[in-house]
Amino acid sequence: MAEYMILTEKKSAADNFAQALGGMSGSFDGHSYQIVHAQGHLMELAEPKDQVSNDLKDRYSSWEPENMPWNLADFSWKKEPTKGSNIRKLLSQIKKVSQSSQAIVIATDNDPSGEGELLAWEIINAIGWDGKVYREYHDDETPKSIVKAMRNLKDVSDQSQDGDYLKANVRSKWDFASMQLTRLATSYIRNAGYYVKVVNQGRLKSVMLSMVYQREQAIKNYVKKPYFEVKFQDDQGHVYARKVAKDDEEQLAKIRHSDKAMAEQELQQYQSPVHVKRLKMENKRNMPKTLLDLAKVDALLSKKGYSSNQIKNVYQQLYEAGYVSYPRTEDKVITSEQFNELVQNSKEIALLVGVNVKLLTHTAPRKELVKDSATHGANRPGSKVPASLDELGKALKNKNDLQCAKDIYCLLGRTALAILGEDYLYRVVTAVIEEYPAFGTQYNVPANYNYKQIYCEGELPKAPKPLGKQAKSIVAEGANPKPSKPTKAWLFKRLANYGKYGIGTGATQQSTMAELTSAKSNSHLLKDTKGVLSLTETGLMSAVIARGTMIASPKATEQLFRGMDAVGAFKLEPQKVLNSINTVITHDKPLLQQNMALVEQTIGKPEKKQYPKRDKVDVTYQGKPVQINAKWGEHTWTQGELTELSAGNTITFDYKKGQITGQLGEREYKGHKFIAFVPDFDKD
DNA sequence: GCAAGGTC
Repeated sequence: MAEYMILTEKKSAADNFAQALGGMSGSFDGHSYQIVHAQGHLMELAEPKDQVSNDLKDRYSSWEPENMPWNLADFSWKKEPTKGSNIRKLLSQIKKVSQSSQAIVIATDNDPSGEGELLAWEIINAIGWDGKVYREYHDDETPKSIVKAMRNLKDVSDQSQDGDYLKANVRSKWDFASMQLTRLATSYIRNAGYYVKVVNQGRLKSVMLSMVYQREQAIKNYVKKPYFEVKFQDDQGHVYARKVAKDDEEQLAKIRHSDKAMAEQELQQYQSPVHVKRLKMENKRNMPKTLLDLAKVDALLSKKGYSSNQIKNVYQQLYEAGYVSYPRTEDKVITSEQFNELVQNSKEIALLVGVNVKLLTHTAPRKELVKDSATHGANRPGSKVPASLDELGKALKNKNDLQCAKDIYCLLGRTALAILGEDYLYRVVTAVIEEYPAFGTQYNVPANYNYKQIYCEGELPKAPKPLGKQAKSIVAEGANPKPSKPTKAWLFKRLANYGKYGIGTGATQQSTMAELTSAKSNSHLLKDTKGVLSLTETGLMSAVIARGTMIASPKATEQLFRGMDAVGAFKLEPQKVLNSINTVITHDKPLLQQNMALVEQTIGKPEKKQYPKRDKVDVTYQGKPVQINAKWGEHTWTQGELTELSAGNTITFDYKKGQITGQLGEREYKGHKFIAFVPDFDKD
């Protein structure tokens, strides 16, 4: 009979605990122990109909609006093992080990949301344990931290007094109850005659869609408002303007003329040419802040055309093989042990990812990047360094993922090594027009790129020309800026920075993005074109029907999380926080119904469109005769092109203002596969 | 079929 059964969140954590304590079982500080591990959540809430009494099953199976809002008092909040091959086996193993233990130690990940406590208690309740339960709080998974945490156990045997569990538990019920909004939106849209799979709504999904929708609308409604402003330009091209805060409408109105003639009139007030006067030249430095979270990795690699799904899967496989660190970390920094490992491996990694080892001179940890506490540490190369980039292929199920794996490794390698580079040094030059000192300019001159030569997002900053001596007055034309297209990077950043809490963790954002952008998913609501997002038709319906709702507002998460904080501190009953979802449903249901008018306005009436039959021509694809459309857009295939395509060759033809290159390939539309001309810009 | 949160 061991004194403790130590329950970790996942296998890798169990391995680290074993390392720290001297084996998967044994004795530590005079306490005997056995280590077991979960695999994330092993339990999840049962389907709504399986949580209510028999007479209510029909009502809670239904997606029809008349059956909502739900009465949450009808729910038993029963949990079931998650679907997965080895879940039940894991549970019974844990149960068996617990039966030969005197107490359970919760050793799951220690993060402020309480998710670790929740998944531990789900298991403890599922195995029917009612003995002693302790919690340990490790800052990271180094032996030192684990040993220290295991010497400071807290008795949490009464789960109703474990604030971290209570808050995470109410979060999970709240989110579960929010699925009513998906049922409502789906039913309203289907009942109106549109064909859709599911019109998803949720406090993360709805916000993501709403943000993309609003940006698409802003681009559509953008009206260019040109203005004309008097500035000076020197003989080297530097422009001197009056400095006004972006939101100071009054001052802006004074210097920006909507009428060009007015600006030209103002121009007459100034003598020209005039003289340039350099005010100062300051030396400045920036230190590397390059470690990435998963969302950022996704956003950066999207530009190369990889899907969120591919990045998620390939990254996971590299992690399981030890080539990269734990993907779903929330850490933005690393510990000194993790830093030392990076320093030790730095030369090998540098050779692999093409970094000059002479740049890796900053081997003293910077206090902003290397801290005492970081469970997994920020994303970086793993402990195992491959002998070559091709070796990464050994970790992959699908060899077609090799280039993606190499790109992930190189990005992680470069961003991690950059923290071993010296600060970027540059000079800030400030100058004004001597005769009119209100007109000024400022620019940076790189002095030493240092860490930026190891990793730099985008292009290295270039040195502008030196200041000129003389400047002439000009009328410069400008305009209100057009909103840029919604990208993954833009969306992730907005989600992370919203309010006090942000919305979703980096890992959840990334996996939700993978779900929403995957054509195979039931929730294919976003299209991803090299990181640029657009709404699919269902995505557009989902965003439009949710206009003005609470679920599509980031405030829903903010309120929920504020409530969770209060629950964790025993200042608020969990029931009160859970009830707030009723307010959301009651508020949003009539809005969803009203917004159907907007859906019809946006999408058009749900009529079955009659597509004109298209002319077909015969070609050969991989030796088999097939038919393709006789036209591609407005281009009709010539006999020569058809011969080339049939031979499996790539062809190029003029189209509108440019050229199109491509060949025959497989395409899929609404589950139906066929052969068609595939332009190179469309290839996966 | 649905959420969001873990995990592989």
